[in-house]
Amino acid sequence: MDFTETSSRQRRKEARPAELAAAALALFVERGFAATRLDDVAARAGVSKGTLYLYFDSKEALFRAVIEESVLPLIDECEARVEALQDQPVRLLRELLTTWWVRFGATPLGGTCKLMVAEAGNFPDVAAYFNEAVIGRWGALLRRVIEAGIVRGVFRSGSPELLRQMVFHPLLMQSILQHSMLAGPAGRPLPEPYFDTYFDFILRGLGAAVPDPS
Amino acid sequence: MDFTETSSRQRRKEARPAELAAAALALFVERGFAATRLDDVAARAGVSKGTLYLYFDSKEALFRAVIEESVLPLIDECEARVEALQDQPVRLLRELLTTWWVRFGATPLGGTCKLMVAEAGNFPDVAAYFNEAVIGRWGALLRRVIEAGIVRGVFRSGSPELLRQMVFHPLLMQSILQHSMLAGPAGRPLPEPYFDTYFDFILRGLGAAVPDPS
Amino acid sequence: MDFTETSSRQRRKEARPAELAAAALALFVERGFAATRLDDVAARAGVSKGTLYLYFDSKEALFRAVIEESVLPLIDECEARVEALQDQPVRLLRELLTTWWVRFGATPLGGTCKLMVAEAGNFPDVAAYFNEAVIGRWGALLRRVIEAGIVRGVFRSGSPELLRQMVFHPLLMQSILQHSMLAGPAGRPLPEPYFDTYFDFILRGLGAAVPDPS
Amino acid sequence: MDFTETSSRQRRKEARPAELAAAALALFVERGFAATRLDDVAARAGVSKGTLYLYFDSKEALFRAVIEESVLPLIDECEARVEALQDQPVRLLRELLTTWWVRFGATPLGGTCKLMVAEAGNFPDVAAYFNEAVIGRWGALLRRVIEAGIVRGVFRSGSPELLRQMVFHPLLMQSILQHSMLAGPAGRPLPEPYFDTYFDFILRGLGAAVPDPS
DNA sequence: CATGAATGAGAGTTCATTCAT
DNA sequence: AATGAATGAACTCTCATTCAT
Repeated sequence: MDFTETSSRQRRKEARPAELAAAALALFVERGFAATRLDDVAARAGVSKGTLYLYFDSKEALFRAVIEESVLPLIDECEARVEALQDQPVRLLRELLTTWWVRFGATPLGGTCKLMVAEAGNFPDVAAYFNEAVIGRWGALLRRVIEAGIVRGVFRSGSPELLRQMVFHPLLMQSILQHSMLAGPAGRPLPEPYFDTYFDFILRGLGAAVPDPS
Repeated sequence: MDFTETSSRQRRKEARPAELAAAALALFVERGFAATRLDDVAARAGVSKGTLYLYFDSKEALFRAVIEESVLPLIDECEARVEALQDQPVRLLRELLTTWWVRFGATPLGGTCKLMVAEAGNFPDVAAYFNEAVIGRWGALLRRVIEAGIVRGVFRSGSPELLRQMVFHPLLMQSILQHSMLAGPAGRPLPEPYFDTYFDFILRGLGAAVPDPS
Repeated sequence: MDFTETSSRQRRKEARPAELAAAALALFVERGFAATRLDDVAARAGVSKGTLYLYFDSKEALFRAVIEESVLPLIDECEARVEALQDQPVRLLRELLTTWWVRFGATPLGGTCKLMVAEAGNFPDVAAYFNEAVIGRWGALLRRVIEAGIVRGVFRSGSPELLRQMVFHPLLMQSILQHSMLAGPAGRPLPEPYFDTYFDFILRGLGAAVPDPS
Repeated sequence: MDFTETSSRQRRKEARPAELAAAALALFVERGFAATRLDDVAARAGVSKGTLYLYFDSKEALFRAVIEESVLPLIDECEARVEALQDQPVRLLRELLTTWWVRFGATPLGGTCKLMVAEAGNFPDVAAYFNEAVIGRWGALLRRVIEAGIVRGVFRSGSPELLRQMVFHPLLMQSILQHSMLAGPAGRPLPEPYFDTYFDFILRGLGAAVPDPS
């Protein structure tokens, strides 16, 4: 008998917290923390309300878990790419921003940004954590790329932090809007030429030579 | 005898709705709709809870009033400026965006943007109204300026709607952040050179000739 | 100058309590004591809410006044008739019951019966008063008539109190129903032959010789 | 193993709605709908306030349930008796009215009549339902008996509907009074010879030959 | 582990009552 | 005398949390 095998029940059991957190994320993003009922979270996850308390001590703990789970996955990978491509800032920037959008901003996980914006006032410590772990590391990454570009003379000079905001905030705003005002049943897709215009705009804004689109 | 005289009580009564809405706005922005207790709104406005119901039918009506009151003030004025300065797109753009920030984005009223982003899911009809009355008119204004710039050859060509987002979203994101994660007791001020960098960035992004800062 | 003349204002002032009580009666009967708002009473009487408190100390005082005012008017008159017609029990009974219906049971004042039935549990002392002053005196009157009839051999013998109930309760029930389930906008009128059937029934019930209707 | 066994919890759960409705009925009858607090209903039923909402959506729903539950039990049985005894109208009438009193009018359930009289103005649709389901069917039953008696020549001729009122209203009025003005801690019992006098009275009123009580 | 009936503190709302005008 | 804006206690209803099963 192989004791490393996991029964379907066990697999289920291990996956539970993530399933519950996913259900909670969707509802927290849609309605906000206070307006989300644990009944609905449980229903969406297909369990009873009491089950939630087997995995999370309280509604607030569930909220923290939702935020924390959204944090890790992407950044290590991106940091590796930055190491590898440090001499091609334009390419690197495109790649990072595209990756962020495709793998985070446009996914349910991207909803955490809207959620944290909305709940920062009620959970200052969670917001601080989010700021550090997500915004901070990710922002540092972008700043490094921009700095590298400046050093290499590819981008114009300027405050890397401010330039980072100019570069990133249109995309972040877009993600937030897609999870609030523009939220459709299936998540409205971005208009086709969005990324063309976006990269063209920020590269111009950074003073980079813009490749002729022809 | 002066028949226009108003008793202090009357003066108070006329000012009440605005006072209440201001108190509500502050708390809605800080905590969100559901997490704000009417007790606290009343306390902040210095009245009893029952008084709220003399002026607003329900918590939801108060929310609507808060949003609706934030809508009007600025736009007519801005539209007039657009008429007057149509031949100077760069100056017009700087003026509009500066005005928006100083008179709206950086004020408590600017909190409505964060608030609507957070509550759009719970109040789709209010969000639709806000979209039309605020985002829509203001967005149309910016688009017109950008189009005028393109027509005049001052700005590069492109989708006016997408360019409007590129231009406006950094500032909007900044306003939202100042009302959430960056909210300090007195509203953290923007770092000094923010606007220099911002205008430089977006004008480059629009392909405008950027005046040498030296 | 004639100091006995009363200004229209004064006349109004003296009539006020009765006007207010009439408005209150109508609403108390329609909705019950607890479900009637003083706002509505005031509105129906055409005065402001505060004015009510110039004439009545509290909602409960208003309720008591409403009941008390309905008590007096009729009974003295009826008692006089009983004295005068003591030797004609059948005629007297018809007259009393008809008078009660026309001057009380079918009028707004008759609503007090329904009202007291509904509120007896909440105002035991008022109910006791009503019982004594209205039901009691009126009941005694009817009992005397019935007793007189028995003594004269016109009615069969039996408990005068129980016979009084048999005689009076169909009419009382009718009045109560007209002020509740059967209450129409204009007060549904009794079906035409009601009184024919009614008197025929109770006189038979009392063992009186019923005149041939032909 | 007996799969039909029910845990004590389950048994409780199934009985709950009826327990709650019984508690509510008692208080509604005693105080009226508006003056009854759900706290008190819950306390009387030995549960917490929130529990009420597990079984009834609102106070109004509880009211409706109370009325609806009082409707069914008796009438089917009575209808069967009417079929069986159609040729003995006098005996049938006595039986029906006695049954109504013993099994309904004198029990807590009989309080619904007083309750509906009191609340008809506030719940016209419930009143309409009550009228149809209770008053209507029961009234039709009595009318049929009276008609049968008239056809057989046992009762004098006349409008069955009006005669039904004459016959039934003294008893109904008695029930209502026992649940309001005459309500004692244990429900005052009727005076001993009430039913003798009552049947004697209505049978005479109907023109039936009254058996010599001697 | 999982359930869901039960809880009770807390929020929105109403309305009798007060009092400055 | 009359008003009606303001109050705050009390009510209905909600929902995070608990715990017997």
